[in-house]
Amino acid sequence: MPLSEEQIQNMQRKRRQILIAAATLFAEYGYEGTPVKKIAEAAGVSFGSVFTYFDNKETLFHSAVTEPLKEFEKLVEEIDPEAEDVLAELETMVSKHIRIYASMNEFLNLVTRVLTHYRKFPDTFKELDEFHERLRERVMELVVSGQNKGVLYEQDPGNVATVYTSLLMGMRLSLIDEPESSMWERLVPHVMQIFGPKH
Amino acid sequence: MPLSEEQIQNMQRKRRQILIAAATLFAEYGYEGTPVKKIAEAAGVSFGSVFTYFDNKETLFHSAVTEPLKEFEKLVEEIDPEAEDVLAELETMVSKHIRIYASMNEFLNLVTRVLTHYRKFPDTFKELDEFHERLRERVMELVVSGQNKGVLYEQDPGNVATVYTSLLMGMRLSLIDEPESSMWERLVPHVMQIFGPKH
DNA sequence: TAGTTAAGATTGATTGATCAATCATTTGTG
DNA sequence: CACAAATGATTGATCAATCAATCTTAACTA
Repeated sequence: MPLSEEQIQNMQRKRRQILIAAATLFAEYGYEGTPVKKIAEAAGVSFGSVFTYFDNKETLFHSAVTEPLKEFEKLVEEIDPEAEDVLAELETMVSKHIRIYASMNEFLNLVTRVLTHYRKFPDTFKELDEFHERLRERVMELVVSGQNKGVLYEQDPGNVATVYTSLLMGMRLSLIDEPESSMWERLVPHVMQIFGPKH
Repeated sequence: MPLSEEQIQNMQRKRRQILIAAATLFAEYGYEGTPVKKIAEAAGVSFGSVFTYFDNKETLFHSAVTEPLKEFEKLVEEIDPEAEDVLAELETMVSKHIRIYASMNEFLNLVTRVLTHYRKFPDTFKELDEFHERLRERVMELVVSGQNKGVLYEQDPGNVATVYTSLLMGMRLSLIDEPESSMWERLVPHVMQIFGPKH
C-alpha cells in the first residue's frame, strides 16, 4: 500500500519535469497561449498525469513561477551590507546580477508576464514583489553604508535601489533579442553610475 | 451608392473606438486572454462589425499597438542634439519621458507583451524595435555632443543610450502598481546620473 | 517462491465551455 | 430600388477538467 522510496523519487522527478516544461512553454507562449496538452508532451507525461500533480492549470503556473524563485534567494543573501570596501562589493554585485539577468532570459520572461498581468495572478505577483522588496532592501543598506563611509555621493538610498532593480528588469526587456552576454558585461560600469561613486 | 461624408466619418470613428477598446483589453488581459466579443462590446459595436474593419484578430492587435506609436514620434523629434546647453536639454528630455512613461501604463503594458512575445508578433515587434532604435539614436547624438562640449564624462555613448532606454522600460515594470506620478518625478536626478554629468 | 489482493498512479477518451471566423439576413442610405 | 454596412446565429476548432478503465507494485498468503 505505501509507496516505495523509488516510486516516490520517480514521482518527484516527474513533478519536476512537468514544472520545467511548464516554465519553458509559459515563458514562450504565455498562460493562455500554452495548452496543458503541450506541457504534458514536453514533459513526457500523459495529459491526465499533469492533474495528479497539480490541481489545475493555475496552480501549475503559480508553482512554475515561484518555485524557481527559491534558487535566487542567495542573490539577496550574498550581498553583504557590512562589507569594508563598499565600491568593490557593489561592483561584484552588479557584475553577478548582470550575468544572471543576461542568462535567465526564459525565467525573466515569465516574471515579466506576471508583472504585466498582475491582476490575473495576484498571489504569484505578491511573491515576486516580496522577493523584489527583499533585494531592494539589501541594496539600500549597502548604499547607506557607502554614503556613511563617504565613498558614494549622498542621494536617497531608497530611490537608488529602486532605479537599480528597475534597470536590471529593463535591460532584460531591451536586450530581449540580444543573447550575447558580452554586450551585457560592457554595461556594468554604466550601471555603477547609478550608485554615485566618488572617483 | 457612394458613401456620404457623414457615413465615412462615422465609420472612421467606429474604427477608432474598436482600436481603443482593443488596446485597453489587450493591455489588461493579453492577446489570447481577450475575446473579440469583449472588444466589440467595449467598443459599442456588434461582433461581426469588428471583422468589417479588421481582417482578423491578429491584424487588429497589430494596429492597436502600432497606430498609437505614431503619437510618440514627436518624443524623438523633440530631442535637439544641437542644443547649446546639453545638460538642460537632457534634463528636459528625462523629465518629459518620465512623465509620459508614468502615465502610459496601459500602452506600455501592451508594448511589454509584444517584447516578451516577439516570436509570435514579429512584424509588430519590428516596428517597436525600429521606434526604439530611432529614440536611442537621438539620445546618443545628444550624449556625443555633451561629451564634446565637456559637460559629460567620456563613456561609450551607445551604451549610455541603451542603459537610458532600458531604465525607462524597467521603471514601468517595477513601478507597475505605482500610479503615483510624484514617485516617478523623484527619480529624475537618479536617471540623470546615467549620462555622467560633470557637477 | 508463486500467487493474490488492493491501493494508488497512469492514461486518454469524453464532456462542456469558449473562441475566431463566416455568412445569410436585416438595416440604413443615396 | 440598389448598394453597402451591420448584425448575430452558426460552425468547426480548441481547450481545461473529469473520470472510468488500466497498469504497477507493495503487502499478504499458503
